Amino acid sequence: MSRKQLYPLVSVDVALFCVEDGQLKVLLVRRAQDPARHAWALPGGLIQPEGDASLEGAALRVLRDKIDVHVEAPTQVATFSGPGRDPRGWSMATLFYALLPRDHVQAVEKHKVEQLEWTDAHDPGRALAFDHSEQLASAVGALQQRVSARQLPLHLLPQEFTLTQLQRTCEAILRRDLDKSVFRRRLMDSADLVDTGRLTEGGRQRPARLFSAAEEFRWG
Amino acid sequence: MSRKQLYPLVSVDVALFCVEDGQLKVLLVRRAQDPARHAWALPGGLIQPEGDASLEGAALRVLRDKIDVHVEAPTQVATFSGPGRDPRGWSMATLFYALLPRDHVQAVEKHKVEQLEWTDAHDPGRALAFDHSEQLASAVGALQQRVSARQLPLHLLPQEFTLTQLQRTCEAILRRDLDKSVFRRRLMDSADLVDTGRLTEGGRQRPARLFSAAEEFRWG
DNA sequence: AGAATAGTGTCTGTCAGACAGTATCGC
DNA sequence: GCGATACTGTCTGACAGACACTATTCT
Repeated sequence: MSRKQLYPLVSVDVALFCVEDGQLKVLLVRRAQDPARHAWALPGGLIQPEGDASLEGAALRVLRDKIDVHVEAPTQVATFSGPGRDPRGWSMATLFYALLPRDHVQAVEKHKVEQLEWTDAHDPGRALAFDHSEQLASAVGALQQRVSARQLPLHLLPQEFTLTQLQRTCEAILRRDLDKSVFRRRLMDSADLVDTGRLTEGGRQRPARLFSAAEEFRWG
Repeated sequence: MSRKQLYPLVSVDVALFCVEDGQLKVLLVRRAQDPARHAWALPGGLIQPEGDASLEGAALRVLRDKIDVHVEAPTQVATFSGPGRDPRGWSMATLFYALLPRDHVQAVEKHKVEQLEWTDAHDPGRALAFDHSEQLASAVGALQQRVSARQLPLHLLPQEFTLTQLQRTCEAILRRDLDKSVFRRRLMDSADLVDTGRLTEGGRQRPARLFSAAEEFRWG
C-alpha cells in the first residue's frame, strides 16, 4: 500500500469469553482472508459508517455476522493504534469484550471464517495475528479487574445457577481459588442476585438453591 | 456533508487537568474554527496518519501545538463514536487525560485557538461542544477511580512537595475531605515517595518534610 | 504564650481469610 | 452409615475512620 494515507483504517475487535470445564475461554477465528490469512485472531472487522450506529454497534455486528451470536452489552476496553499494527497501513482497532452464557456455546460457523476455536484465554498457546495477543491480555485484565471489584459475571452463567457455579466462574476468571464462606458472605448483600426458590435436582448430593440475575442487573 | 462516507473522522480529545486553589481544573479552549466555532471544548484534533505514531502521540501533538505544553504519559480513557456527534459525519474520538504540575500552569496561548481557560472540572458551568461534556465527566471519573485505587497523582505536584499538598490534591480530585492520619499511614508503605530530607522554609509554622516522586514512579 | 501547621497514637468497627463445623441429599 | 456437596459459624488479623494528642516553627 503506497497510496498517501489520509484516513486511518478503523476496526473493532472482540474478545468473546465463556467459561467451560472450569476454564476461562476465548473465541478465536482462523482468518480466511489477507492480511494474516490462516493466522488465528480475535474476531473483528472494519467499521461501516453506513450501517454502524457506534463502535459498540459494530462489535455486535461482527459477532452476528461472523459467529451468529448475540450478547449483552459488549464492554469497551481500549483502542489500539499505530502505523505498524496492520500491514495495510495506519490503523486503529477498538477492543471490546463480551460474555457468552455457558448454555449458548454452540457458536455456529459462518462464511468468511475458516475455523472457530474456544481456547484458554489466559494462555492461548500461540501467537495471534496483528497485536491481538496484546489485546487479549488487555481484555482478560479488564475482565479480571471488574470481577475483583465485586462485579458478578452473571452473563457467563445460564438463566438459573447455583452459588457454587458462580464461584467456579469467578475462580476461572481470576485463576485462583476463592473461599466459599467469604464468597457467600459477600453475596448476602448483593442486590444482583435473586433466590428463585427452586433447587437443583438429580445430583447425588444435597440439592443447591438456584439463583438468577436480578431484573436491574447490568454488566457495567 | 452529503458525500458518501467511506471513512470515519478520527480525532483525539484531551482533558488536561491541574489543581489550583484546592480545586481540580480542566483546560477548555474556545474553538476558532467550524464546526462549533466559538463554543468551548476540550482541546482536540484530527489524526494525522503521516505524522502520528499512535493515538497517544496525536494527543501529545495536540497539546504541543495548541497549548505549547508537554506532559507525562497521557492516559487513554475511552473512544466515543457515532454518526451524530460531529456535524461533519460519522466520527470517533479517543479521549485522553493528562496531568499538569501546578508550577507549569502558564499555558501559553497559540494560534488557531481563540481563548484558553482553566475551569472547575467537576462543574464547568457551561455546555461544551460535541459530546465533550460527557467526555469530561468520563475523564474525571477515570481519574477519580485511579486515585481511589491508591494511585498517587504526583504529576499534578511540583518536583518537591509536602504530604499536606499531596493530600489537598487528592481531596480536590475526589471532592471530599480525607483524614490526615489515615492518609499518612497509607503512605508509609508507598514505594512511590522519596523523603528528600529537606524541609519547607518561610512558613510561619512548623516546617514540613519535602518529598519527591520515586525514580520508578509511573502513572498507569 | 499563642497561632498555625506538622506529625503521631489509639480506640473501634468492619471485613477478608482461614478453617472447622453442621445439613441434607443419593446410595 | 458413608460419600458428596451445600451451607453456616467463629476466630483472627489487617485496616479504615474518627479523633485526640504531641511537636515545632514564627510572631
